[in-house]
Amino acid sequence: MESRRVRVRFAPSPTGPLHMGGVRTALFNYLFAKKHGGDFILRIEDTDQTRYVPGAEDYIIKSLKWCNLFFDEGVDNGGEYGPYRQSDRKSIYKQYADKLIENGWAYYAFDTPDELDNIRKKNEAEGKHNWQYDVTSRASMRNSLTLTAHETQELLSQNAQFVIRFKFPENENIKAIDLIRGEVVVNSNTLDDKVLFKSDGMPTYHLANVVDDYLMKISHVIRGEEWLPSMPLHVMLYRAFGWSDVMPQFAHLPLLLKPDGKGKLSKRDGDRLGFPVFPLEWKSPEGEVSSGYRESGYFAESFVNMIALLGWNAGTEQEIFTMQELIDSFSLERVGKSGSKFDPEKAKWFNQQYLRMKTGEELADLFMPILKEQNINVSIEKVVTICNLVKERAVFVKDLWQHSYFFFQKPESYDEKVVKKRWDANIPAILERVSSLISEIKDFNSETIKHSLHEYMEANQLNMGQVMNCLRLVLVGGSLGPDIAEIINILGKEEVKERIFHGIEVINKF
RNA sequence: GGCCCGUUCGUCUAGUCGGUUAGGACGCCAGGUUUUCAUCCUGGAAAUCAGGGGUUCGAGUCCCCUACGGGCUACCA
Repeated sequence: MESRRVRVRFAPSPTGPLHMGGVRTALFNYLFAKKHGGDFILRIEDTDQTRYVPGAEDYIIKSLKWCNLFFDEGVDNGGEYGPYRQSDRKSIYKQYADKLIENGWAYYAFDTPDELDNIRKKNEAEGKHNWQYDVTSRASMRNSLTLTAHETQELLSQNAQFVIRFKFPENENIKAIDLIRGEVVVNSNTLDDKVLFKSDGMPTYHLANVVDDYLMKISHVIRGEEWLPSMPLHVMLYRAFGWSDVMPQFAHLPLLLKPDGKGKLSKRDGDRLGFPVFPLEWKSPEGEVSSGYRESGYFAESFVNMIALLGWNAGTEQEIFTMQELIDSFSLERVGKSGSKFDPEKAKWFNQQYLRMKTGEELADLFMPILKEQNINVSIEKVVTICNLVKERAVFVKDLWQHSYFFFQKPESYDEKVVKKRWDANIPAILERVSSLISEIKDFNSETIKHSLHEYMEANQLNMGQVMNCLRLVLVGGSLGPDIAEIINILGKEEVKERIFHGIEVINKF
């Protein structure tokens, strides 16, 4: 069994954008496949044609690519087990449903949705909230179990609407192994006879999923915990088909929960709480826009790293992982059992760590477009220097601006609090002297500038705190920014001189 | 309601074979460095391991019960 090639699939349904919980499921599948040298497959589960959302499939593919999750086989790159879209596989499912009818594991049911609805309503009115089409109730329904063979054939030949339901055996404890939780036992009497094949000619998820996993030689099914209740059905389907010996192993991942309150994370939570739930921005066909991690300024590596640690950890204190490190250290054994609330603050911290690891060159490339937008013309070399100087202060690339704008534009105002605290009648003369001192420096760099400044202050026994802050004030407009000598070095002699004199002029009028 | 799963600092979690001052991270608070801001460093508060019973010399770790939370309960996935 263990010698079987590892083949896992991510099988989303294109009913809307994929949210971060779905991305995490895809990620864990990918990590597991790569860890074991296996295949990662994308299968689109679009058996419900009424829920099809245009653009969703494309969105899913783009999102996973952004996350650097690449498929070995799938709907967009093919493979020898295709097609990989269930609507394109429509013709193969009916024969499998028929096979189950033949061997007694399934039956035709002719009850209409309306009839079933009425029965449920009637039961509910009597306070019975648990009516289901199951081992007891099926005896009183209209199906091939209660009708004669002749009547059934008659109905079928008249093209009567029907579904095919799974026939659970009576009172059997169905055992199924979940790789994360261990053995789960459910009695068949509590399960309902799930529809396997719908009256519209399409299989339901349950049938399609099992048939496709079998046909595609899937070795492990790694999916969200919301599927745990249907694991017994799936296990029984493998048995009914006679495929138990090649049944995949199951692992149900704990859910991602809302950061506040309760319940699983949903599409609506993001913009309600001010953080993205989607990898990429999504525009619904109706025009509704939901924000994405990418557009919010998150690096793909940071996003992936963060979601990897939601429900899984390496058992070490390492928190920053490259994709390769995730692959190397991943194991289902180390996936937790309980749901995780997502913390937007920690997400920011991850991004900050990744931003810091970028080189000045990488950041400058990302920052340049933002500068262009502001109509700022500056050499890439200079931007590289500036990025290196301020990158520790930013969480997102876009933050670079608020930490460096003064390199690109003269102060438009001066912080009054600083003026009040530091400025006095002696300052203008001192700053003018500083200005000429700076213009006299021969070997102009931050070290010589710093040296020159200190020498002057000490020689004249000036109040460092006061003078330095005033110098900073006229250069950047307030009490902010990196080392003053670095600022002077980047601005250059001329610009420094201009800013000093302009500052003195304006502040003297205060 | 029924079935299933879960429960360690506010949050993510370590603790997987019973013996730990229950560790780390985010966030928070304080001090320090930085003449500024941010960073950084140091320190701190923060979990009676959901509660109660067992088993045991000894339980966060094993068993049972309860509570709470979550998922599922469609001709949706």
